[in-house]
Amino acid sequence: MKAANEISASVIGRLPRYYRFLCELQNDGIVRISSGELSKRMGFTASQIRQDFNCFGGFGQQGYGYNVEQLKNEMASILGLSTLKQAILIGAGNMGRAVARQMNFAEMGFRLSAIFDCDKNLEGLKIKGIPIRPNSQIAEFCAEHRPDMAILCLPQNQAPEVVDELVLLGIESFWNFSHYDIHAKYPAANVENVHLSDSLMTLSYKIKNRENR
Amino acid sequence: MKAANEISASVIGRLPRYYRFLCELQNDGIVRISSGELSKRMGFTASQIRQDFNCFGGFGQQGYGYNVEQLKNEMASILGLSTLKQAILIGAGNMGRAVARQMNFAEMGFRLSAIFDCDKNLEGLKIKGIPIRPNSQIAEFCAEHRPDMAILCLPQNQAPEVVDELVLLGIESFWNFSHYDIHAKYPAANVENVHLSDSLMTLSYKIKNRENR
DNA sequence: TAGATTGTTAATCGATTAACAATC
DNA sequence: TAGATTGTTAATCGATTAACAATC
Repeated sequence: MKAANEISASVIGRLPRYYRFLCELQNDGIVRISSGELSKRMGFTASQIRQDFNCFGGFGQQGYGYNVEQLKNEMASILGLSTLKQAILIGAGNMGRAVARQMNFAEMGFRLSAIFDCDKNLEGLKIKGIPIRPNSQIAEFCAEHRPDMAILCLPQNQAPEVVDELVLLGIESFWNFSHYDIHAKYPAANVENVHLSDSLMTLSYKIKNRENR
Repeated sequence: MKAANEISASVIGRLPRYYRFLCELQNDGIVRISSGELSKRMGFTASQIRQDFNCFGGFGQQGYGYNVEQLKNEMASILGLSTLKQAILIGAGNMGRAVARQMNFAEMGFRLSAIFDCDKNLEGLKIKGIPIRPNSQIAEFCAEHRPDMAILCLPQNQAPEVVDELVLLGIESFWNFSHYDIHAKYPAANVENVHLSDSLMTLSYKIKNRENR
């Protein structure tokens, strides 16, 4: 059992995957599982799995393994999935709309409470029942509803100004789909970047350097 | 200078970021840069930057630093961005449409040559000028055009069947937005996963365990 | 009890950082 | 030439894996 601040990013990065697999196991009606069996299914070593779990205290039982439901609940709790977190979305373009429509926010404890876009023509349109508001209403909305985080789906050139405003309004966490580097200006911010073009370039590298067998 | 197959995933994962920053530097009219200056801007150590570049042979000059344009071109070449790669998109739902519309494929050497969806109602609709075809045409299209990779934007339950088909048709590379674990069944496939919900769960963890300063 | 499997310590491996000689 | 900065080797650090005693 380690203190929360000394859990390494490598471990944290594996937690969602554990959670996903445990949900599937539970759906399949599997009640208990050993680290060895989990290893086969997930492609991590059994040793690593046990090490990871033991960062948060032992959830298993010698000679038995882990109870799937209990372990899943522990993961959910560690990830904070049952804490309600209010989110706002900035940018209702292609990606913003896709994210708003596609993600099951509630399942992870998020509530998407507002959508903003600088395009006046979109004002009043609804996505998933949530009306699109003009960016000029961001300040008022945040003052009233105090969202925990912002989802940034806007072009890089618009990002700096909006992020400045959001930080001033007290928002500390960002799910960032733009290429704007929030950490450079706000090193203390909580940022999770989704850089689709980086991912595609990585695939390009893999395609180019494909081992021909 | 290392062989392509011994470049570590950590290094490869940083290449797109180098490329992005170098493009910006070039846009800003900056001609030369030292590893120290790059370090400040990118947040990697100068040592790491030099080590990374030297995996591919030295691109710098002692006492001078690196030429931005040359280095950018080297990165593009390493990433294979100027090799033409043909891509097909499977699934024209929210995420599929957003990806098709939003990504600048050409900029990275990709050409999106077809879009497929199992929903007959979408047949014939066009996204970015590309008509949506029924899944039943996948085989014929692949036989004729031999795409290099498939973008998977379909629900997890539809994925196994489609991936089986695509692999049989000779597709080896996947940009996978679904939760289906391609590597589990096809360990030799080239897979780049985009797991948005994993990313959001990671952010949830960070929000929950935020250090209060 | 005997077998299984964890929790945990120790060993290994790989990645990052530091240092510095080479050299532009 | 002197100063700057690379390329590269060595040192450090952290993450992964292996081993095994504890124990269910």
